[in-house]
Amino acid sequence: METFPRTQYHHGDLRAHLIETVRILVEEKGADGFSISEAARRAGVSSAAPYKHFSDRGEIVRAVALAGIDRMRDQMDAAAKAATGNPLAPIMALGLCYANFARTEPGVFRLMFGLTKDHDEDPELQTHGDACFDVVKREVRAFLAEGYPDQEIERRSYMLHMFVHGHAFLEIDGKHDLDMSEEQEAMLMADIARRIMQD
Amino acid sequence: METFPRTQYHHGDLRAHLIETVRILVEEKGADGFSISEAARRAGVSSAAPYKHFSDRGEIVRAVALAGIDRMRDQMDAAAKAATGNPLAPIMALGLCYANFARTEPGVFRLMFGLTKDHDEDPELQTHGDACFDVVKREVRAFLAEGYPDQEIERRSYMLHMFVHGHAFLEIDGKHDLDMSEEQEAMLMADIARRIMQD
DNA sequence: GACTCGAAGTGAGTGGCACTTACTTGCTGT
DNA sequence: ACAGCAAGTAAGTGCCACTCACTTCGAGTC
Repeated sequence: METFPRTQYHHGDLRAHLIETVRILVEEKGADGFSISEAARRAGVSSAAPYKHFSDRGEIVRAVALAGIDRMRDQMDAAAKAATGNPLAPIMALGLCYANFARTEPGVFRLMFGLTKDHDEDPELQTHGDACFDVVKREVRAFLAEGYPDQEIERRSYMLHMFVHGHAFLEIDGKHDLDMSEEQEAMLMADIARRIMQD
Repeated sequence: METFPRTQYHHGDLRAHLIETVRILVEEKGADGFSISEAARRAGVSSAAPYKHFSDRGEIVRAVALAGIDRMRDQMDAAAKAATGNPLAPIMALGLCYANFARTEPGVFRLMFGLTKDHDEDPELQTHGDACFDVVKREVRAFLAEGYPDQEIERRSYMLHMFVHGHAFLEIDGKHDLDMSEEQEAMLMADIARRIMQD
């Protein structure tokens, strides 16, 4: 990954390079404060070059968001599988994982949700997002006793998602002053997981 | 509120007119798809006129967000006071109110949270937001038996906020396909309220 | 190994935007 | 009547997204 002006006329893999550059820019300047021009400048190409690989700005942003979704899914999958001990541990781990992703990559996290209008028009974003949610459903199913209908799995999973999604956004937006320690957050997660999964 | 080109040189109340025009534009074009220039055009003034009333674009956006927060607080206050019957009714009403606001004013709702970076720098947004949350805490305190410490009131209120905030955003972002009817949503709210408030 | 053809660059535009500056208008208080 | 100031204007700056006509160069063919 070169940041200095390249010597060759052709870049090699400008597409991937741009996605990574935009990802960094989004974290540096905020989800609504970066420009494609600057990304091109950093990649050492002209401001017209990106449009050989993407139809417009939105397509680049969606590519960055998509990569973020995949990254989060991998982290969630790993966290859930690594969590042991308490039967609720995998579910708690998923929640902490979600919140941690939002904290470490707030710019990309914001891109993944909202901000851009044409998200629902991209079927790939939808399917990869669903793959994320599938991890949650898998762990919910594993926790609940046999005999719970799919609809109830879905409902509990959605409750968990609502909760942790709100938590993540309220946190990165600084909308609550109660600054929690890691243990306090873990306890909160545990409390919520218990309340949602019991019965 | 005139939308046609005015005849007088001086507008009268351009500041308020711009806030309202931007509010409409935000709903029409999305939170990141409107421009101050267009708002000025609609108000029938030059594109430099807004800067006689606001220092920059962000200040206009914050004014629109602030008005939204106040509007939501009023609705929440009214909804909580109107809810009777079930002791959990006011809390459920608050949740439905929050979700309804997000649905009817998704653009402004998005402005109220995230999107703009310099939100935490505006103390007024913070205090008015806190006033909103105070309504929640008031109802939580009214529900819980005597003797709960303030910290626990805060904790339960925050749980409710997390949940309903996530719900609102996931809904307006179209991130879940389970399209609920009004009754289903009310039942979900009731279930969550019960799970969070019990014990 | 020369040739050609297309993918991936360039540079120079276009129009829109946020915001500034110097100037003008007309309401308000004395 | 008039001075002064709040609130407007027109013109201009620099950045942006995006386009177009052109150039470069590497890969496949003969």
